[in-house]
Amino acid sequence: MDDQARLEHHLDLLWGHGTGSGRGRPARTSREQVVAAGIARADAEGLADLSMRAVAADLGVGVMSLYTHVESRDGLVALMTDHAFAEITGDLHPHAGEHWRDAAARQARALWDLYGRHPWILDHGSRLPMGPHVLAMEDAFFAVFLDIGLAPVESANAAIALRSLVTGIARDSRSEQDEARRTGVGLDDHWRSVNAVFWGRYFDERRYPAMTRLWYAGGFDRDDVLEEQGILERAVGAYLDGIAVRVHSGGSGQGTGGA
Amino acid sequence: MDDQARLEHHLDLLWGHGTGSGRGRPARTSREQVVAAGIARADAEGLADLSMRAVAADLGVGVMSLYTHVESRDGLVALMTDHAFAEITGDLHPHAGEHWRDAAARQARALWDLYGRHPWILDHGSRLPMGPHVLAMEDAFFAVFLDIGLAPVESANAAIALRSLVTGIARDSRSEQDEARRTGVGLDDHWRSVNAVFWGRYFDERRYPAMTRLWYAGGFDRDDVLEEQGILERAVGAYLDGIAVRVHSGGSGQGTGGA
DNA sequence: GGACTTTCCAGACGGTGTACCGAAAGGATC
DNA sequence: GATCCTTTCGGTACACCGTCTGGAAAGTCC
Repeated sequence: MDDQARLEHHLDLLWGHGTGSGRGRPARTSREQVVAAGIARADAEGLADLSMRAVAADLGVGVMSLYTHVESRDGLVALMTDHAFAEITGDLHPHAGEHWRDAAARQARALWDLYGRHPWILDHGSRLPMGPHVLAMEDAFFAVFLDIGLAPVESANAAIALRSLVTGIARDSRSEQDEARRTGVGLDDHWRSVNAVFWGRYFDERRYPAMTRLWYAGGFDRDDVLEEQGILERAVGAYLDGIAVRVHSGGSGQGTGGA
Repeated sequence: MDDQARLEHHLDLLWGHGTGSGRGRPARTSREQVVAAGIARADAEGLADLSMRAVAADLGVGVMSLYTHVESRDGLVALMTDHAFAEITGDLHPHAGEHWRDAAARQARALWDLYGRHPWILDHGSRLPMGPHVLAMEDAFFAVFLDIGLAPVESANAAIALRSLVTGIARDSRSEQDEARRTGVGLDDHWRSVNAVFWGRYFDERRYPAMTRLWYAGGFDRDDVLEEQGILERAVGAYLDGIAVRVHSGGSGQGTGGA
C-alpha cells in the first residue's frame, strides 16, 4: 500500500465511504462503537491513556479487531475528533439576519464549550483531520466573515484567527486543570502546594516586576472558576472590535493607536 | 520521594539550584549539554523522535546517565522549553518610550519566530514550565499592558490572550509543515497529492458553500510561503486595535459593531 | 589510604503500536 | 447442502518506549 492508497483509505474512513460490502464475516462491532468507546475513554482519562488495548478491552474485543475500522491509533483520534465536532455543527452557521459579531461570538462560545467537554481535542498537535464535520465547522466560521466588507484574504484570515484565538486560550486554560487531574490532586490543592514552595523560594519580585505589580494590583484575582471564561469573552470581544474597525474603514485600516 | 519533594526537585532543576557539590564522581556530561542535545534532536526530528535512548546515543553516554541531570523525559522537555525561551527574553521587554502597540507587535513577532525555530514547543499540551526564562517572557508581555489605562484584570487578560493568539496561529500554521516533514514528502508535494484526491472525490461544493465561495474569490491564495506570516500580522493587528478601543473608551468599552 | 559520595550504565520490567497469519464465520454460487 | 470467497477475529511476536534496580567506577575529603 503506497502513500496514495493510504491517504485514500484514511479519507474513506473519515467520510464513511466503503463501509461493509455485505459479504464475509460480519464485524462484531461497528465503527461507531469503536469511535464512541475511544471518545468515552479520552473524555474520562485523557489522550495519554487511550491505548488500543484499553479501547479493545472496553469493547470486549481483541486488540487487532479495532484495525478493521481504524487504520491506526492516530486514525482513531482523527475519527474521534471529526465525530466530536459534529456536536456543534448543527447550529453553528450564522442565522438569517444575525449580526456577524453576534454570530462570531456565538461560534467562539460553542467551540470553547466543545473543548470543555472534550479537552483531548486540544492535545494532538497536528492539524485537524479533513473530515466532514471539521469542514462543516470551518465553513461556518468562514461564512461569518464572508459578506461584511472585507477582502477575501482578510475574511479567510479573520475566520482562521478567531478559531486559533479560541483554541489557544482554551489550551492555556485547560492545560492546568488537566495537569491537576493527571497528578491526582485537586486543582486548588495543586496550586496551593505549588504556590507555597514557588513564590517564596524561586520567584524574585525584582526580576519580574511587571508580574509582581499586576499581582499586587489584583490582576490575577479570580472571583470564581467561571472567571476563566471571562478571558475568552474579553479576548474575542477585543479581536472582533479590531475586525469591526477594519470593516468600517474599508477593509484594511490600521485602526487607532501607534504606527 | 513524595510529591512535595518531587516538585522541589523539578523546580531546582529548572532554576539551576543544587548543581554539583564537588564531591563524588564527576559527571561526564553537563546539564547544558544534555539540554542542548535534546533541543538539537527536537529541532531536527520533532518531539516524537526525542527518546531518551536517542539523546543518550547522541551524547555517547548511557541512557540512565541522563537521569542525573533530568528527572524524566517530561522534565527534559521542560528544561528544553525554558532554555529555548532564553533566546528571546534578552530584548523582549518594552523599550523606553516605545508605544505599547509597537512593543506588543514586536513581542508577537519574536514569539512567532521562536516557534519557527523550535516548533516542538507547540507540541506538548501542558502549560509552560515555570522556569526563569518562561517567567521572563511572561513578564515582558505583562509589562506592555501595565500602564496603558486598562484595569489590572484586563491588562493581565490582554497579555495572556496575545500570547494565546500567537501560539494558536503558530500551531495551526506549523502543524501542516510538520506533518509534511514527518511523512518525508515536501510540503508542496504533500498538498498536491492531498488536493488531487480530496477536492474531486470528497469535497462537496454545495455542502460547504462558504469555503467554496472564498476559494473562488481567491481567499486562500498565497503568493509565497511567507504569506503565512501575513495572517499573524493581520490577526495581531486586529486584536491590538480592539485593545486600543478599550483603552480610549476608558477600560471596558464594547467598541464598535453590533451588540 | 580509606571513607564517603556521586555518577555511570547494563539489564530487566511493564507498557506501547501494530505486522503477521491461521482460524472462524457468514454470503454467493452451484 | 456443499463449496468457494470474502471478510473479520485475535493470539503471538517484534521493536521500541520510559525508567527502576543495583553493583561497579571514579572522583573528593579526612
